[in-house]
Amino acid sequence: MPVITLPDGNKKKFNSPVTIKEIAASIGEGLSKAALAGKVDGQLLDICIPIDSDSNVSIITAKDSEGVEIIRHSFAHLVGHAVKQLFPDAKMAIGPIIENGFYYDISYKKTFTPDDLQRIETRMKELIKKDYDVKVHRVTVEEARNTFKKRNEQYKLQIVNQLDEKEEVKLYIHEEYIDMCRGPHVPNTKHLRAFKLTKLAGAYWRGDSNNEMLQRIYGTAWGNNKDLKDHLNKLEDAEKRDHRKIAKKMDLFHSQEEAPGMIFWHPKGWKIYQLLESYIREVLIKNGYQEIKTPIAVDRTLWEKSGHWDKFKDDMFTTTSENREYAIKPMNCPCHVQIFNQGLKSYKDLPIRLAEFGSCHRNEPSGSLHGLMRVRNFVQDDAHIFCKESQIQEEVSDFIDLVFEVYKSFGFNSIQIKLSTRPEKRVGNDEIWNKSEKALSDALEAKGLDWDLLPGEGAFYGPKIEFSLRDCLDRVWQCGTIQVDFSMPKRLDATYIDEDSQRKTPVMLHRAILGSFERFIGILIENYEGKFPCWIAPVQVIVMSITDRNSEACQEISNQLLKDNFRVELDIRNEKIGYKIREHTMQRTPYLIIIGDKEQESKELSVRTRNGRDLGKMTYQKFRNLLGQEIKSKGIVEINQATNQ
RNA sequence: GCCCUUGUAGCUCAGCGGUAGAGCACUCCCUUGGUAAGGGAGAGGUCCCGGGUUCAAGUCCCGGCGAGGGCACCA
Repeated sequence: MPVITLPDGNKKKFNSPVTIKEIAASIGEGLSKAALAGKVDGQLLDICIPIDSDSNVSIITAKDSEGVEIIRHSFAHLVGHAVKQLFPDAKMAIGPIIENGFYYDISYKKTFTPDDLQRIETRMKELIKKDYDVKVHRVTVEEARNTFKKRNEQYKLQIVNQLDEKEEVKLYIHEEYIDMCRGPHVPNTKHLRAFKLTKLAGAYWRGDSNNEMLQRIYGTAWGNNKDLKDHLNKLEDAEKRDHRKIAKKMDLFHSQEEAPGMIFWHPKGWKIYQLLESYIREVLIKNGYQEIKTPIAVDRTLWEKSGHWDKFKDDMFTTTSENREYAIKPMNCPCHVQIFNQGLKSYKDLPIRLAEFGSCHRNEPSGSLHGLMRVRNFVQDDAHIFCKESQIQEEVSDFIDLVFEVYKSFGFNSIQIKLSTRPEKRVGNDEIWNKSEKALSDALEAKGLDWDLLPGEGAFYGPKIEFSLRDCLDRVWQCGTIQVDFSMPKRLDATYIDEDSQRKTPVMLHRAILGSFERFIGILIENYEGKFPCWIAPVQVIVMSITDRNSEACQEISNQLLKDNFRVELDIRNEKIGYKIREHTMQRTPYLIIIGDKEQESKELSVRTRNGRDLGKMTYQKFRNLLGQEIKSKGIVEINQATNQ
């Protein structure tokens, strides 16, 4: 005699065990038709499974985010149904949901072609049209094992064999196809409408590169066609933000076969880089850092001492000279310790903050290279803080503030923060780890920040906080970081004289705000879609003539702007003004100045923005002041807004 | 590193066994035009590299290298 409590507080009494489907029907026919699953005391359940005790129940439809997830999961099964019809020998591995969709990993003797993908999608559509019922069988582990044995599904078998023998297994029956899942799933394929298979890829079984590679079919799926369309449009727009494409159009950098993963910076790209560097340099000086510069190639003995040779030899580029072997530095820290080690340090000197825009090389796997985001040669805005244990907390706290200050000036508001703690293989005792992990988490907590814990992901020498940003396709890239290190100072014999006259080993904090200039600029390009705010735009103003008569006046204004320290270019080509406007707008130059006879007459400038706004005429003085303000405010005040008033 | 896709003019791409194409950009000429492409002419290619099949190879096959998407990796 279950009593069912609905989300609105209404209670319904049933005389016998009742299914979600029946509950939905008791509310209304429309809901009954739309019901995908139920949430029973917080647990998602298939609509055909009877409930026999008093419960809180809500009906899940395609309008709920959980409903969309169920739909995505069922689409994965549908891939299985279609694939097994087209390729009966294929072995199904796993088919989970992911953000915006799902995938299915499959083993098959032949590799699927894009044509096959199309065929699978077509077959899926045919199956959907049949509006067939998806049935659930609740079985024992043993029964599930027999089912997949019979069906020769060795991957499913492996999964079954890992289950607790007492567990109940749900088999979902899609006509002749059977899949296994926690569920719930849609009760009928009529709920599966809005989807698209998006790509084929390789993926290791169980995510382990020692295992065989399976073929992964990716798809996106939604509760309705509008959402699907919106998503596909969003992807298309995101592709236009791709930093590699924008950089080519704006002539910022390139890379070529002879130097994979290394960047040839062109004048405009390098200008952005330099502006970013001087901004960070300014920030560092204000915050008590001292800038240094250390060698790029260092004898292997130092890397042996630091532990790099042992652990990261394969990831380092090496070179030889006169019987000596050198490694090109993958990190700056060992070199920074060398500078710390020069001269005797007192506890009164600490903390010492040594910063370097150090060029590092890491021989990253070829498959991981990605535009500016993952390169083999990059420059970190790196620094190492040598301090006493008692100073860790404050240094970490100050650093977090600094990261937020800098990120804010670029308009980043969704920063992912992660705390990675002690890994299996580590140095240092538990007491030290407890202390350093606590220092980091306390600092995060004290600021009331949201952060995720990544257990076991810390560096071997200490835990770390990571600050990550997303690119246009929502891929997450680690940028800033701060890491506590009790080990390297000791390995490299760093010491200071403490109050008690004893030599002690300092703690070393590795930290970077941007991470690498390369990656950060990549993120910036995508974040701004190439429309850099004036303070960091490679060209701030273009001065354009209407006819040849205006060339000289343009030249004069351009010279004046140069003298006033603006980044300006001149366009006095024999082209129509519409042509020039189009070109420089596409080049994303923030301000376009037009000088024709009228302007020469009135001694004014016509100003237009890259966003297509005509700001009208203004005097040189006014433009200069407004632009100066905009630059000074790092884009918070724009001429755009200023002229609105 | 692994799997799939891919590499043709400066850029974006078409051509997919039979004498290398388009648009834009470039050069020259005409045009001096007021807020997102004025007109004409011309120049421009070891079709990524190396093998093979064929009377004949950008085109088909094999091997390198690079790039793109995933997976793995990311001190």
